[in-house]
Amino acid sequence: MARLRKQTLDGNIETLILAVLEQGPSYGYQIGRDLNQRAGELLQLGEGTIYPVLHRLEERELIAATWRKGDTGRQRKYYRLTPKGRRALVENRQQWAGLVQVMDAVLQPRKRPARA
Amino acid sequence: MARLRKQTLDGNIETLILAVLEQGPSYGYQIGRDLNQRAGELLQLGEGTIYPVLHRLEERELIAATWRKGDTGRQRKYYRLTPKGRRALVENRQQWAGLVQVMDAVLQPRKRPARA
DNA sequence: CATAGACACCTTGCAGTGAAAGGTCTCGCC
DNA sequence: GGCGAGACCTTTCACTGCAAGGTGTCTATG
Repeated sequence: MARLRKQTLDGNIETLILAVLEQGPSYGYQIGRDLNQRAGELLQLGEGTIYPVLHRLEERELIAATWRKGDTGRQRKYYRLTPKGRRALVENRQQWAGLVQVMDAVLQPRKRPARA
Repeated sequence: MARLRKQTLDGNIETLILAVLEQGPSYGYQIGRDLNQRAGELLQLGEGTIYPVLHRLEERELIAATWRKGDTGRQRKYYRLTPKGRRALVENRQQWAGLVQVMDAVLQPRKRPARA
């Protein structure tokens, strides 16, 4: 399977990142690693994709950041979900469920049900 | 459930339209009706969304058009899938399957499987 | 006949998004 | 000292969905 195209991904990266942060604070570089690993070959997000998304989420106050020193001694910018972010994640999950429903309904047209 | 947002939909409308045309030729206005009906309240595409997509698909030669008179006597622009369009639909279905896989993997983190 | 409304097509402009490309700094190691 | 990896960042670009606004035709109604 080929890599996922931008248009296929569009709008869902935000949800993916929020979902990662749901499991605990993390920082940009690590979030990228996490996602790319969990997605196997399907997803290979670069940093040029991750960071702008993080900044947008921060600006919208769905996540908040704290500078902290990591294990390696280097400074890291740890992000965590805000209450607003949790609510957004709930909403995004619903949106995703809705999209799945619609796509299923159209992509697998099980012998259209004899229009009354 | 609220209506699907643009960002949630992004990139998938093309696939939806191709899938509709897979079941036989149709025209813009009707395609919109079809999709909106099948999606229930989740999707309410306006014509300003449908037509531009059709034009892009036509330009990329995934669909082809023919003017014809419909039942109502009015002129309609009937679109049909081209061979190239069928191949694109196959690809798009795979892309969709991939996205579902990734989203599932991240959204439902079933007690991450004890990293070897 | 005139008007309304559904059918059916179209275009322009905007905001948001993912991604590539390019750049900086620090730490640990050779 | 220099190099690679970790970790951050920005600018620029193409694309997409959609609202808004516009045209014309057919049928039905008053």
